[in-house]
Amino acid sequence: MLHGINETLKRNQLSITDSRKKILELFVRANGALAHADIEHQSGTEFDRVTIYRTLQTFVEKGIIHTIPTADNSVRYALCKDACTEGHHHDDHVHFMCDDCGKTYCLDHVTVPAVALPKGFQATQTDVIVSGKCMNCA
Amino acid sequence: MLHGINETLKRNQLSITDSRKKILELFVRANGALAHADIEHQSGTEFDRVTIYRTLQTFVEKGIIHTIPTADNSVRYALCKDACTEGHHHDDHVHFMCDDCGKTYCLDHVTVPAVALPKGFQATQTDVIVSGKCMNCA
DNA sequence: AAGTTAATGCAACAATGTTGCAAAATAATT
DNA sequence: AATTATTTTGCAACATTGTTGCATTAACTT
Repeated sequence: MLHGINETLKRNQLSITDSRKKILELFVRANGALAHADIEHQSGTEFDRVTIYRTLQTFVEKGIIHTIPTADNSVRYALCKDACTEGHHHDDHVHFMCDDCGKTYCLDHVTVPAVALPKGFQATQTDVIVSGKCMNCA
Repeated sequence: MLHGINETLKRNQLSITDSRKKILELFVRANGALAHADIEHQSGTEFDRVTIYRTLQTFVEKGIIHTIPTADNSVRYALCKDACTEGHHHDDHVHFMCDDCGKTYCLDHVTVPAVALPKGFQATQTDVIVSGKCMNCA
């Protein structure tokens, strides 16, 4: 993250508000993924639940964060790389979920392998979720 | 599926009830994945919502069906292959979600490619979800 | 600083999932 | 085949998660 919080918001034509600043900061500080519940707890009673939902939605639309498909179908979000712009996500990296500590990592340097599909199937996106033990829990 | 509905239930030490027979039949007939809502609609008002939840849970525990990690974090289930037994799933196949018709396929013959993880990470399971257009929608 | 636009909080609602318990159905026993 | 024991079901109530409309408040514009 080369830019500061406010710069990121401005760059995406978003007005700078307390909730957006605080929530974006949580993502910058967390070096992993966050669930809605995490944000709700970490920000205390400061913001309304609805505000958090709407902020996350806005960030996803703007390409600031992306949702992570998880094996347990819980919804998690993580910061996008700078390559992501409005409506165009480029999250071609592998996601890792630790079975022990529950943390979710974006393995930015592990590229998604090509998958040979049967005839007639056309891929537009490939998500890879690996679960196991992370570097801290192994 | 070599065995009949009742045989599958017996083999897994489950008592044979109307709801289990009907729900398992839905899976055998559907050549794709089913969400809870699909089952609720297709079985009409025949069974209670809670019964469906519990039946799906039981089937997952017994290794009859498995949940599919989806890009949109909706919960879907599909029949396991015969290799799956209680507590031991072997779903090393790729899942495909069609953006057009919404259908989810288990691509049984497409094996999951190996992923080179960073030092310290140990994989126990790898899920691959490909989305795009299926053979009927391309 | 005043006017305009956008975001927030509140309330109400919808969908999804869980738990306890009595009634009913299934399986086991005699 | 009938009785008992065990499981499963349906109901009610509740918890969690997510959505929508609208008045209030805050942020941006000039």
